[in-house]
Amino acid sequence: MAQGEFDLDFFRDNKFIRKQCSVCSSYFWTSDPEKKTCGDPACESYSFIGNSPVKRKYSINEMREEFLNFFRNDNLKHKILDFYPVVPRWRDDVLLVNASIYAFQPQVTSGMVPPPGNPIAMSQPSIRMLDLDLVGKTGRHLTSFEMLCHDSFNYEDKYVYWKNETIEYSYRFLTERLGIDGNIITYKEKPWFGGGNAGNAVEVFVRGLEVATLVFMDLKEDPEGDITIEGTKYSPMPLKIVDTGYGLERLVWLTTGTPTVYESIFRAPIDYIKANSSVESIDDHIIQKLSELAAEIDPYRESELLKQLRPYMEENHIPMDQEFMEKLKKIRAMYSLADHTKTLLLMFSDYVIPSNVKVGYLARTLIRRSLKFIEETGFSKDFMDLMDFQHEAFSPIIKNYDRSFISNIISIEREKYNEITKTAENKVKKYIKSGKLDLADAMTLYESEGINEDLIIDSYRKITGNNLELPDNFQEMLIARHEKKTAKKKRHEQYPPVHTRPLYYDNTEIAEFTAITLYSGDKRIIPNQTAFYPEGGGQPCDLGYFIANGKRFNVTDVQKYGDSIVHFLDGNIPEDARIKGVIDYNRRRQLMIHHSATHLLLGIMRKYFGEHIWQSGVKKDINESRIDVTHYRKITLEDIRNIENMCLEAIEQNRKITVANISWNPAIEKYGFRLFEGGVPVSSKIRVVTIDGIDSEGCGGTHLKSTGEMGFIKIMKTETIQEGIQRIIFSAGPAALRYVQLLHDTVVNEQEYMKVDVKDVYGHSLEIFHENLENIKLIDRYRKEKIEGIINSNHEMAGNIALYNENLNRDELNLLIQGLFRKNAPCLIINHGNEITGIGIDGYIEKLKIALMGYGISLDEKARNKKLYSATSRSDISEKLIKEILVDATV
RNA sequence: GGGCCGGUAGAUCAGCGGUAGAUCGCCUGCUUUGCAAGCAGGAGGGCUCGGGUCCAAAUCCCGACCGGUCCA
Repeated sequence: MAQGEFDLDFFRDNKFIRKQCSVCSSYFWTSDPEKKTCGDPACESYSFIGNSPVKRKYSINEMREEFLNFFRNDNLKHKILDFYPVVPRWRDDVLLVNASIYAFQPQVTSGMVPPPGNPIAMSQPSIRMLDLDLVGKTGRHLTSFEMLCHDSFNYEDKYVYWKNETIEYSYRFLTERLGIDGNIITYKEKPWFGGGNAGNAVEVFVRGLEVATLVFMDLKEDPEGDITIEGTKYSPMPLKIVDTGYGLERLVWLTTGTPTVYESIFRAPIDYIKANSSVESIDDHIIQKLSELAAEIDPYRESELLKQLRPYMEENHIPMDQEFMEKLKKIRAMYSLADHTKTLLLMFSDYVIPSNVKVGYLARTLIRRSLKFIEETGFSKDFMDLMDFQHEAFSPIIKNYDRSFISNIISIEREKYNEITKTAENKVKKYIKSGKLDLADAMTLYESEGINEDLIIDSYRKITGNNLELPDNFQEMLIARHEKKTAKKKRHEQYPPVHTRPLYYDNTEIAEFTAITLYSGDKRIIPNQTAFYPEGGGQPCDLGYFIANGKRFNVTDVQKYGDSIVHFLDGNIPEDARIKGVIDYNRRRQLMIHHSATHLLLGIMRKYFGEHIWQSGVKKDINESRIDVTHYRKITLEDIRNIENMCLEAIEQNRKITVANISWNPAIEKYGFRLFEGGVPVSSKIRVVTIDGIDSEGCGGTHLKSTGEMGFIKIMKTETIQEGIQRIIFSAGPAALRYVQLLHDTVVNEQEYMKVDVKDVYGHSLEIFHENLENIKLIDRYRKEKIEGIINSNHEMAGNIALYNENLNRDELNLLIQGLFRKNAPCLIINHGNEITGIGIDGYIEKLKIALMGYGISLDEKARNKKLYSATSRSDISEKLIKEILVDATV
């Protein structure tokens, strides 16, 4: 980093000097002339535990208010924003909000949409699952935290504030508001990059604890750029963003000086768990020592931590025996339980549904771990009791506490988890060979059956009575097992930057229009305007034709590229041609019906099932359409009926369907993030489609004017496409009628054929089905009896070879062969006079063939192995002849 | 989105090319009887579905469907 990047007035005025850390060689700024290290715990360890530099202790809520009030005040004039959800529905590149800046990516950071205020400050709940297994162990790791931020957006024509002011604000907050001595605050320089952006940054340390990172983002990833950081090229961006992040929990911890961050922020939940479990305390000094050691060991290693703890324990004459390790394990489990349940509350507030994919998987991981920690701590209350308690402690950041939703989810998840625990032993047993369990098999158990390390070890001990050791890096080995997957690249077609005016929005009833071709390529054109709807938002494109020079060209596909709408044809039309377009309006009409019906169905299902219903995919078509929604149970026939009825009610009410173009910030304020259910628009305005009183969504599709035009909605089928996601296949309008007519025809045909009442068709066909099964069984039994009879009756012998001359069908012949197999005596069957099957007569076959050849009979071999010989001939073979030959051969 | 595992009796599973099995549960009888139980007998499956290979498929191959699980 260049020397001058942080050569700021603020540092000069406050007598800060730039130094180089004696341990890590990083540059840092301090006002303490004696200071030698940068403040990073890896360089100087914590010195705030039991020794807080802040006069009073803050709670989470107090600290949040202190920070926001500071930036709200008259001088600083930051707009205080409400926090964003932890599930980022406004973007599809990440699963969870990881930092406050996620709220503004990519729409604001790219410059397309103005920020909701400038400058702004807020406290953003964030979830980081990356260091999940360190939670509870290091004393500082959390899966969720609040990131306090004060951000400014500097445009080319509008300067707000940059480095000098940012650092000054941070300094003033820490010294004026928290009363921290300016001499113990250090600013460490550090380049920053992430999410396609980069810039300079400083990390703020107080007594070995990193309390904030101040990022000055002014670069964007650009293959043509001439600034290179860590091998990636960047170029300056016109929008320069101050992105700060203060760890709320870290600040609180700094003021309390507790042995770990957990006591400081989960005080009440921890007391509650302690009071209702078998967790016993360990001396605070030991916990403090562990936190300090863990801060220095980077990256964290459990064995190293315990090794470094040993001298301290010996000094204080405390045995590090099994009893101590058990106690420590329980305390760590308690910390983790407090952490995980809070994170789950945040997820459930946004209606995350546990599943085996995406964010649902992260939720499931937290639930399973929580259940494990409940066992380990011997926590005696119900899961929901703890959730209630946590909700009380964190109510300011929990928008929705849908207790029945959460309780349903937890009981479903607990059942699955118990199932695994119950069957684990059996599963492990399967893989144990001569008392040993291979490492590879242990991995398979983990990956395929979901049996965790502890459970594998426990089960192994129960089965064999021996101890099993799994390597420390078991998890790493699992990861190494998988090959890196190759990223697929999306190819973009290049077209000249011409603009096509869409006519389908102004008036959805336009079926004919005239236009001029602005561009002409290989069987494709871009006109100046069009009524053809291009594929998008799950709605297929319109079809139809163009007339140019009196000739007709059929439209095969319509796609949107930027502002150009490309029409693919079955012929070539030159540029600058006057053309007439005609769309297949019946098709369009049905697509519009299905599109509006999709919105209606979604709104109704949300009313029926609850707020956890989110759209996760749609596809419209002519005969049927489908919508995928997040739901944790199978949809029953009763659900279907109720939903259909509710839809019909809304259709009969003939509710208005309206479209409005609204700017981002007001739109989000008014409708929330539900707007993005169908995807995130790439434009500065959002086209909001509203079914009055039912549903509002951002949508680029063509819609009906009111619900009455749908006629009715019929759900045809529902299926689980993956855990937590249900697919509903339905039709509406004429397509729905066609479907019902098809069902009607089918049942009526069946009814006429069976000569029963329509309502008895099902029962009757079931009866027939069972009758048929009985008959099959009966025939089978007779067949067996018949074959038994043949086997047990007298038959010709050729030497030691038994001869059978029969007229059997395939099934019977097979039964005979199988029966004779069991007798294990050589035999030969002649079937229908020309098919011979021999069992155990391998040695005589060559002789048999040659002898038959002498009589002008050639064999067509079908199967031949040690056990069985099968062949057919064109002419009849008499039993007598076979017998003669075989007697000859066996002599 | 990718990988792995699985679908056989009401439940848990075995069988992994040659007539569908065990245990628990259920039914009947006996013995015993405070309960748990013991003994004898019995009912209950066409092996998720569809193709293919084979003389022969629950078993091998392919494909659907359903479930489980791990990782992005």
